[in-house]
Formats: sequence, structure tokens, C-alpha cells
Amino acid sequence: MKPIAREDRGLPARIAGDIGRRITLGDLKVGETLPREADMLAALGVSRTTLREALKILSTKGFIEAKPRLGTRVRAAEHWNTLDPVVLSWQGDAEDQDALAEELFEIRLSIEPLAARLAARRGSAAHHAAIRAAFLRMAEEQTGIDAAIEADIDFHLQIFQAARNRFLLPVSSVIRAALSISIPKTMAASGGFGQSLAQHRAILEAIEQRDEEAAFAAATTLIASTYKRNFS
Amino acid sequence: MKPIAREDRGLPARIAGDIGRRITLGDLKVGETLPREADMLAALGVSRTTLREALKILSTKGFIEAKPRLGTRVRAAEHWNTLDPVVLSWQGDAEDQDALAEELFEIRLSIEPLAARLAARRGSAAHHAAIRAAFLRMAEEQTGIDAAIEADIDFHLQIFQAARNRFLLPVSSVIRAALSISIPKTMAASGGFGQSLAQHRAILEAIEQRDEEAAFAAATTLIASTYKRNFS
DNA sequence: TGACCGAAAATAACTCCGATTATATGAGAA
DNA sequence: TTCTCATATAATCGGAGTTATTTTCGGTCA
Repeated sequence: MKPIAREDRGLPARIAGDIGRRITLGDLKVGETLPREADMLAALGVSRTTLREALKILSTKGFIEAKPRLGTRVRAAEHWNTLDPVVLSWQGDAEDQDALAEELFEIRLSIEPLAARLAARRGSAAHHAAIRAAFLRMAEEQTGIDAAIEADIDFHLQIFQAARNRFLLPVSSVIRAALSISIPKTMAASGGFGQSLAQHRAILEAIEQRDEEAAFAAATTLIASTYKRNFS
Repeated sequence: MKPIAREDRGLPARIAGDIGRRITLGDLKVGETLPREADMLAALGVSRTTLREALKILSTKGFIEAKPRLGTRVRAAEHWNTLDPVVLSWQGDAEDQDALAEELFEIRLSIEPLAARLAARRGSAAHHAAIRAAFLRMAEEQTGIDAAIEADIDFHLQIFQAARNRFLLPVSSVIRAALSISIPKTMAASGGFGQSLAQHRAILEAIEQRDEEAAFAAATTLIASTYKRNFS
């Protein structure tokens, strides 16, 4: 299983990350036209193709917009594809991380119960088995803290898989990236782990019994209490 | 105001669309390695740079994965960035459009009430005014059917703007693309328009009075009844 | 004299091209 | 079995020509 998602492979991706981070940090401001192609080539020391691919990446993520004669401009934050895990990792360096985490919880509180409900409704037996397997790995005493975190993340992802909704999957990739950051913080509040485990079990059993409402409610409880542990 | 979002500008984007559609249509199957660079160059009649930028676009949308010596492979559908409006438009040509529309309604039913609640909680006066303006344009008798649809879409988008949640915005761009397809169908069920208008008004007033629960409930009602009009 | 319209120039992104470099895989030998 | 090397393929490079859009300048009409 790969660590998280290293999409920083390749020179263009790294260049795109450098520029993207400078944008999220406010170093490059919205509306500003960044240097001309020729100037950036000299500054970065890469070839035109590499730079162009980097800019293409930023463009598909909604960060920039290139027009002839005008140059390449930084687009407003509302156009950014915040759900892209890579974009999220760029924003992870920004200073308003608490606000970002709170906004993420708002959307998780809305999405994860839905995923649990759909997983109960139309998840296959194989899907349910995968969820259970992740839970067992998580509950296993012997597993170390890192493996438990990995299993926790996998538990949530398997629920999204079981929901069989194509619009849910891209959201899950964000949640994966976010969980890998927030779970350790949650774990640190020791004693919370036992409670968290019981809440995970409640979700699992509701899904296996195809009790949609119970699954929805259990997921709501879990996210809400996780939210409280992180913000109070 | 721009028509919807013409991201088909540029030759690489068109090539990417051609290949992307072939993937969503199942012409190119998952796991399959598509032809070598050199062969595709000849088949498409474009330059290497153009093809590479097209493949880069597909890569950022999670459609393909390129590795030296192995070739470029089609990734599984669960990696696709379905929330990308462009990807949605590609899938619009696929055959299982009804299932896709149903999945979209599932997520809208979960997301839009949240957006309405947040808009009521922390939307500024300017945000609320923008929502009201969209509603008035929509209610105006004189406006033609096309303008009314445009206003309807704008109404929903303004709510997402007012919600001030960065993770909600990328979702809204999908809903915009989807609404432009589904609304005409809904409108066709004539008589529904009057009811729909009243439901929009209920959302607007709840938001303006900062009544979070009422806004949440009203949005739920609207989406649910829209769903029923489309699927029964 | 002032405002408006049209054509040309300037600028920057866009497209194309062929060569070179890096890397991963698989075959063959130790 | 393990290590090494050949090979196929994507990744990177740099340059030249093309296209599109804005700006500016010149002319015309009121």
C-alpha cells in the first residue's frame, strides 16, 4: 500500500507544487500576472516544455489562466479545485490551517453519513467484508499506532467504495489526505481511542445489517465527536 | 456572463477530451495500455508536445498513469476526478446517464442543505443580496425561459458562495454543469415551475433571516421534489 | 475640436519539431 | 538465485514558426 499519494513525481509536478504553494501562501496574489514564460525559464532553470506542463497542471487545478497578450494570471481562490488532494497538501502549508480543518469537518459531517447510508443500502457482501477487515486491523491490540491509523483511514475509504456513488469517490481522496493529518492529533487525546473504536464498530454493524438509518446516525456521531475532540 | 465553462479551448484540451470520452465510453478499457507515444502521434496527427499536454491533463484528472517501459495505462474509474466539470461532460455521453443523474441527486441532497445552512450562518449581507437578486431574475415574468434557467443556476451558485467553505466550491461547479442539463427536463414538466419558485423563495427567506434549520429544511425539500420530478 | 471607428503593430501564449537524457524492465550470464 | 547489461520507452530539452488578442495610432465624421 502506497504511503499516501506521491503525486510529486516528475519535474513538472514539482515545479507546479512550488508555484502552487507560493500562490496559497499569498506570495503570488490573486489577479497578479506572473512573470513571462521566458523570464520564468531563466529563474527556474528548466526547459520550456517542463514549465508549460507545470502551468498546465496549475491550470487544470484552477489556479491560473493564461491568455495571449495578457500573460498568465492567478485566479481567485473560489476557482481552485480544493478537493484535489495535491491542492490540499499545498494549502497545508498555509497559515489558516485551523479554519481549513473546520471547513473540512463541516463537509465530512455532511458526506460521511451519506456514504455510510449508501454503503448499507447497496454495498456488496465483498464490500462489507472489506470494511470489516479494516475494522479488525484497527482493533487488533498488537498492531502499532501507525498501522492502526492506516487501518482507520482504510475503514473510511472502504465505506466510500461500498457506497457506489461516483461523485463520492473524489471526495474520499481528500478525506484520506485530511485524515492522515488529523487522526494523529485525535489519537494524542488518549482515552479517545476506545470511544472511537466503539463508534467505528457501531457503523460497521449497522452497515452489515443494512440498517440505513442506524448507519447514518452512527457515522454522524463519530464525525461529530471527532470534531469536538479536535476543536474544544 | 460566460455560457457555462468552455474548457475545450486549445488543441491539447480537445485531444484530451477525445481520449477521455473514449475511456468513459469503455472504448478504452481499464488497465489497458494505450498505444505508444509515437503511434498515437501518427494516428492523431498532432505534435509530441500537444499529445504530451493532453496526456498530462488526463493524468491530473486521474484517468491515466504513465510509467517508463510500461506505457500509459488507463486507471480504474474510482481514481477519476468525477467532480471535475469537464470529466462530467465526458461522462454525459456515456450510456448509463440515468444512474449518473441519480448518483448526482444523492450527493446534492446531502450537500445543498449544508450550503444553505452555512449561507444562513455566515453569509455576508452582500452574499444574501446576490442570492435575492438571482431569485428576482428567476421570478421575473418577462424573462424568457433561458434567462430563468440561468438565474436558477445562479441562485444555487450564490448560495455556495455565501457558505464560505472552500471544499464546497469545487462541488458547486459540478452542480452548475449538472443543472444546465437537468433543469430543462424539470421545466418541461410544466406546472412544476410555480412550485419550484415557491420553494426557492422559502430558501431565500430562511437564509436572509439567518434561520439555519429552516434553510436546511427548505433546501432539502427543493432537492427532494426536484428528484421526484425527474425520477418518477 | 472632439469622439468614435477601423486597421495595423506588438506581445505573449500556442503549436510543432527532432534530439538527447533518464529509467525501469527483462534477458542472460555468473 | 542474483547481479549485470542491453533495450525500449517515457521524460526533458531548446528553438522556430503560428495564432490570437490587446493596444495604439491614424483617419473620419459629427
